Amino acid sequence: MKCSSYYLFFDTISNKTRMAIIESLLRGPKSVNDICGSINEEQSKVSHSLKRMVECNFLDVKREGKQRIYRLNQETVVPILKLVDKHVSKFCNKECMRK
Amino acid sequence: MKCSSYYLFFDTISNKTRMAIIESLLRGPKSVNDICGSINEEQSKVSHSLKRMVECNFLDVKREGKQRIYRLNQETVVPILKLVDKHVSKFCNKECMRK
DNA sequence: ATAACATATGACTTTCTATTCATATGAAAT
DNA sequence: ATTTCATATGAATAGAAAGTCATATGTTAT
Repeated sequence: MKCSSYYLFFDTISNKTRMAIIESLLRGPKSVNDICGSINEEQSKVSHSLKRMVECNFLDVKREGKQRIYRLNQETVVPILKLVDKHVSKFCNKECMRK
Repeated sequence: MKCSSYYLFFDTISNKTRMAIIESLLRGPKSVNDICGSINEEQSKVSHSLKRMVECNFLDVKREGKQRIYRLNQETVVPILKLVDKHVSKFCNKECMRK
């Protein structure tokens, strides 16, 4: 394993806004505005985040009229989240959850 | 899945120094000085990173004389890295690797 | 008790990164 | 062609996190 190449992956996912977007998209594909509504964040902020997540192939986009529909990469992102979930629930206590 | 709680996990792992430490510890437990040598970083920098990684249970420590031996949490961290490896090799091209 | 070695820690500074804001692009409707 | 709606983007700023340095703590040896 050449971990150095994982850096960008983790760097992209380690952000509250982007994590909220992932959480929202776990419930299904959404347009930018729908994401904004569901996580209560401003449009340009969300767009900047989305761009970065697409670059890393966390998400893909399709155009639909004026809208762009973003969808989670189910194949790899979801299984990784499940493992992290396991780690967090098994090893992380309250202090670990600060911030 | 409550992704919001994953934030600290990813935030801790998304750092070049800490990733280098993980990479080094994949090859077996090491003392602080050994880690410093293997990744060519300064001691206090490494210690600060180690502290944070222990808080998240990425690592554990045992004392051995004057030294402290750090060891990777094999149970969850290693499988996660493997999945990320899969994602990176399948979905991430060169541009994705910038920085 | 003191010295030497290994590691940890606090405070300051610097470096990054996210957010914000203003504006651009692009598609559909009139 | 112009307006409206949806989204993207560039540049500037603000904020956070990392690195640095000086020093503290703790362990072993003498």
